[in-house]
Amino acid sequence: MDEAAYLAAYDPADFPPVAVAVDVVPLTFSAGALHVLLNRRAEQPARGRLALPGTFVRADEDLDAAAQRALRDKAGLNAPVRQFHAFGAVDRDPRMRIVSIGHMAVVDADTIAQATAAGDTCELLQISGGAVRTASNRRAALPFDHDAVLARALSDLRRDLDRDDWAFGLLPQTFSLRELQALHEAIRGQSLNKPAFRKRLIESGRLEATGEMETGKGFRPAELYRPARINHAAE
Amino acid sequence: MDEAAYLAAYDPADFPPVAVAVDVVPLTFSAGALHVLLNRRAEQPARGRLALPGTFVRADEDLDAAAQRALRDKAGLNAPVRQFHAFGAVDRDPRMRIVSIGHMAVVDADTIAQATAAGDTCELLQISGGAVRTASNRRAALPFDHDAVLARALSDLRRDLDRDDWAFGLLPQTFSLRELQALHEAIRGQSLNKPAFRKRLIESGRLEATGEMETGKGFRPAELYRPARINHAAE
DNA sequence: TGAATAGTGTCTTTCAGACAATATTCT
DNA sequence: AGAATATTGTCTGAAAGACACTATTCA
Repeated sequence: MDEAAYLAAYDPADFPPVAVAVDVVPLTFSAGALHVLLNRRAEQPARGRLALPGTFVRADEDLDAAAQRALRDKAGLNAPVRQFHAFGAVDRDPRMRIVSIGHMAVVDADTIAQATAAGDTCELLQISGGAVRTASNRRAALPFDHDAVLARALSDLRRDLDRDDWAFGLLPQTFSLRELQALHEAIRGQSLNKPAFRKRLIESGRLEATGEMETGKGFRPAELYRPARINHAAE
Repeated sequence: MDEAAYLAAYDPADFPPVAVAVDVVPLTFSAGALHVLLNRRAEQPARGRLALPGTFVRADEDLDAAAQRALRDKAGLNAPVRQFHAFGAVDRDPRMRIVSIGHMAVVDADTIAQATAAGDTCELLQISGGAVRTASNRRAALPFDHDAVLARALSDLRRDLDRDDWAFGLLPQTFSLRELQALHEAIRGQSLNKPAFRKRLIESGRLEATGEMETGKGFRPAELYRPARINHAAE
């Protein structure tokens, strides 16, 4: 049997009973801390609990597209997404075997504030010490394996912090070096040296000065920067 | 409907028609270069061509277990595996929609030589310049999206080279610093400074001197090292 | 003027690269 | 002895941390 004949006779019903989903970790940075946007589940299982937005992957849809659709449908948000890990433990979902491809989404605080204001099914929770905190700073547990998914997202975000420009998405389009340093400190969980941080980031070529200044603060305004347009990966 | 009732009524036949597979990139290091073990496909599609070993994931099997089973069944090899990326483009397989979770496997050269000698369905091909080379050093193209899978495996291997001990698996249980340096140079694609490399690796605490010496070479024997048993991640 | 932060200069420490000198084994 | 590589020492330059000093804005 040649390949064409084989494919004509191939029956997709023979595929194994494993479903594919995506879960999205929508992150943002505000008030000096990372935050994650959680969705209150409308359906069983875990109905009424806060969880990461997710959805099943459609047959004609790429993984990233499914993640963006989940984000749009459950949080009314359009944001760039990036896959970081696949979660496939046999018992991770009570319904059936579901392999979920974990995606991160990065959003600036203003955009995410609009999304949370628009509907009441989403809540923005602070992340502290690698775990989600409620308003009273109590550790909140997520359903399914979503605590592990979030932890892995944060770990991979930290790993790639100095390797690419992905984390810039957590800030507004322009930002001061103080804000950028606060972001790096929140992600890495340690304070950084100011002159060294400034020199390193500016000389990395990943930033571009806008010439504009901060405004409205009660002290000397800082210059605003944006991610450099040029891709330095080609060097 | 409460959660228990919902789960009782849940019909797994409703899951979307997307299949889950694993593809394995079995890597080793010999003769100063990385090599990948490829499997000559016994079935359609791409029958007779060399491809990465892979298999569908069973409903009661974790992702890593599926990758190890593929390696065992198609290459007669037991080796540690590590997931690195999920590949899910809609048209990546001509049969149907298949999302494949890419896994790396690391094997030392002696073990992999036994596996290739045992059967004739596998071939060990050299990797050079990020692509597979035949014996005559010509660039060989792999079926499906396996060229992209391999490229991503190499890229992630390089990224994690100084972050964890995973790449030690590409060497025998004990090895000289010269062999380790050659491995790092092959993975990074650039030559390294010898004294700096030695100092950095020894002082990293990731290595343990065995006190044993190399033998059988026509020159001064080097001390043999092994990966340190202690996990330094807890510091 | 004072508070608060921006931005910079300098000193020190750490670490990698360059280069070379000495040590050890086998033929 | 000679070949080949192991191992170590020293010098140099680059980068980061510590600390402090000057600059700028608003109240």
